[in-house]
Amino acid sequence: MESYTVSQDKKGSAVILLECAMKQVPPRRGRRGSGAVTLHDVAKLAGVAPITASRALNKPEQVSDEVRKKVGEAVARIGYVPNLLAGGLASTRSKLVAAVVPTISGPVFLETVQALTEALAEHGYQLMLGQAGYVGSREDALLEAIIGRRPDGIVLTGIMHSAEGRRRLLASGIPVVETWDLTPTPIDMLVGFSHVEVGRAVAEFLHTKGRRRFAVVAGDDERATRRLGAFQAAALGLGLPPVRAIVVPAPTTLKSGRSALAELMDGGPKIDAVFCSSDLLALGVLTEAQARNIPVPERLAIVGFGDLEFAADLHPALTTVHINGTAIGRQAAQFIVDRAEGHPIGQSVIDIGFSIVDRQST
Amino acid sequence: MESYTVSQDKKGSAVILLECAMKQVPPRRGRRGSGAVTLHDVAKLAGVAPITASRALNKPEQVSDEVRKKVGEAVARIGYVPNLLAGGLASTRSKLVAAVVPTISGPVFLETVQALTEALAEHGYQLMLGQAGYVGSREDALLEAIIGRRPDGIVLTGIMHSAEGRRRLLASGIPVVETWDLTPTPIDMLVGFSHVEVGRAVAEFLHTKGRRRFAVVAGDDERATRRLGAFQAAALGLGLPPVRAIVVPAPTTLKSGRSALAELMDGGPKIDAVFCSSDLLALGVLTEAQARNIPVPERLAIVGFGDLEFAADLHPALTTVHINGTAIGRQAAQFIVDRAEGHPIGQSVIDIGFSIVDRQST
DNA sequence: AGTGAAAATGGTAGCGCTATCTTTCGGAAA
DNA sequence: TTTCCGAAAGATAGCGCTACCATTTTCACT
Repeated sequence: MESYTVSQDKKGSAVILLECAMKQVPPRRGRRGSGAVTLHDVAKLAGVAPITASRALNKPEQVSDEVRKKVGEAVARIGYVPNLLAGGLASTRSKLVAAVVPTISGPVFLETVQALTEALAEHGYQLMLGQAGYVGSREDALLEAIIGRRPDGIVLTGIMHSAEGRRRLLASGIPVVETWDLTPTPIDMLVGFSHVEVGRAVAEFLHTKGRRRFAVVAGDDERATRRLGAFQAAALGLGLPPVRAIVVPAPTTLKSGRSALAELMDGGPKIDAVFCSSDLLALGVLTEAQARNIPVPERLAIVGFGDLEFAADLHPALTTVHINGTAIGRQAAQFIVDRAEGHPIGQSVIDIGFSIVDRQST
Repeated sequence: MESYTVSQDKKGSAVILLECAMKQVPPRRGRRGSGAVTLHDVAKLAGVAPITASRALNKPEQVSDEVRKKVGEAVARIGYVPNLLAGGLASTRSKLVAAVVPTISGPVFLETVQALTEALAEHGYQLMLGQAGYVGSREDALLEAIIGRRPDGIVLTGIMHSAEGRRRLLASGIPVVETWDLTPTPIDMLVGFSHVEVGRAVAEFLHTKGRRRFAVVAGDDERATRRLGAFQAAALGLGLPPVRAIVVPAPTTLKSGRSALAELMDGGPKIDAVFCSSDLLALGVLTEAQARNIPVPERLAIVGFGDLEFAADLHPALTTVHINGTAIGRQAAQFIVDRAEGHPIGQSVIDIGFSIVDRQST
């Protein structure tokens, strides 16, 4: 009796849905369900089994032209949109990828996130964005929210994760791509570059340009600190005087760049070159220099980091470290898609490198 | 043979996970499933029925202290992370919210997206990000991907949607919040401001400041165009000469700001004020002015739009239109959460207003 | 025509969770 | 003591989809 009633319900509701699609009001008396059009409705309308309709949509090469056509028409007719939650649950492939950044407001990673979004979209994946905050406070809750959705991959960008976080990621079995860094012990896959190399290269670059008294303005995040350290060490190695460093809170801003240069000029040893940990900071330094009538590059050379879109068009154009953020994003997407589709991955750690773009500010 | 090998593999991997949890082999002979820890495992360990474990986690006030404690311990012990896909499917509440922006690279909406992410996270919702592109090309595919995930809400930011898109959104029954604009016929809920008012207010503001010969540099997106039109109309209404307009492609950049001012200076009538459709554009205009030794604000007044974080610290500090992007994001989140939780919504259209921040560039 | 393999389709059984209903049980009201 | 009520716990039945296996159809080749 019970099961009879239920099967009646089902039948009834299917009928109602179809009526709705064509003409009449759905009195939906059942309690569960969203009331939306389902694959069953499509199958019924197309006159095939649900599983066949599923195949027609997801593996079109496995069905006949006729079925494909009928199903396509049915879909268009009743406006069917597959429920990806259900599909993900059944197939354990959610077609979702999570990206974690410290904060979306820092423009540095935007290019990467954008490339990631686009590259993933091409393969039918969607990006879910999480902000960890530079302080790593909510990291735990965030990880829970992410892993709970069973994404097909996780892209970590510009964040340092706790040991506990690493463990949870590992335990989840979800493919992970770390980006924007080259760590000695990657969780899984990695595409980045060496911050130590950057620091060193910039020091040598400025030295080659004839500069001798360096300063650094850097955000207090882990990577900037690493660049800073390498820069200082390299300067020392070149026989230069100790490099004065101003550390400002991340995320970096034009404002902190201005006040950093002010601090640098208002006391302490003279300097002739500043390496900034972001282009925004560099713009701040440049602005302050202009406000103080310090000619750039004559009396002060400025090097930024990131090569944001505006860097080339400043006056003077900003010399900066260029990171191909788009390539990072695309490669990260590639890693995850390959892994999800079961393709073999050649190299799981990629050094994308960097370049110093020599413009007018040095 | 093939399938035997596969199921062997799976068995192996499941063994590892559970051994890690306690000790013994779960004979998992089936082929499906992710092999992850499920609510059943928690329930078994805690010695209660699965449904009780579910309640202990989601409606803790409905179970006894004892059960809550046992379940909590079991969760911690085996590292259970709820599968939100399954939960969403069963409850038709996905705890996911989708946000659509033209492109993440335009810094204008970042503040809104950030506020949205944070406000939603506080209520246990996660943000899914989609980029529609300024051209509205992939809008259809994007909508499909979004609706398919049955989010609890959709936030549209800075995009103009096709009639077809509107229809699909409406048909999906998902709560929609449009932002950054005041449209006469909102799809559902809305939090924004009037671009027409902005254009008018800036024209009046510049007029009050004694400026008489205006120009506009604007991106070619719909809203900037609306501000432009209102600005021109208001200038005309004030008895001023026709306003020359340079339209540049969106997303706007410092570079197009520079070349726009160059174009303005290299021919045509003299001007004494420029209204730019973004702060980045304004920075470009300012940069070009400096490169040409045009004193700002003495000979040229510049007004931006957006009040990005750097605007206040430029030299000269930029006069600009401030939009409280954070408030927009928070209000949008509030709308969606209220709707999802079934709370009544008072006002479904909110004008957040704007203000002109009078700084040194005018 | 006969055979087997591949192609096309369908049936069944869940994926992991929660809405709904039912049962159990302690204790306040009668 | 009996009755009743609400709180706590459990049983049942899917949510909408796809993996896996079974069946049917097609067709190249003997």
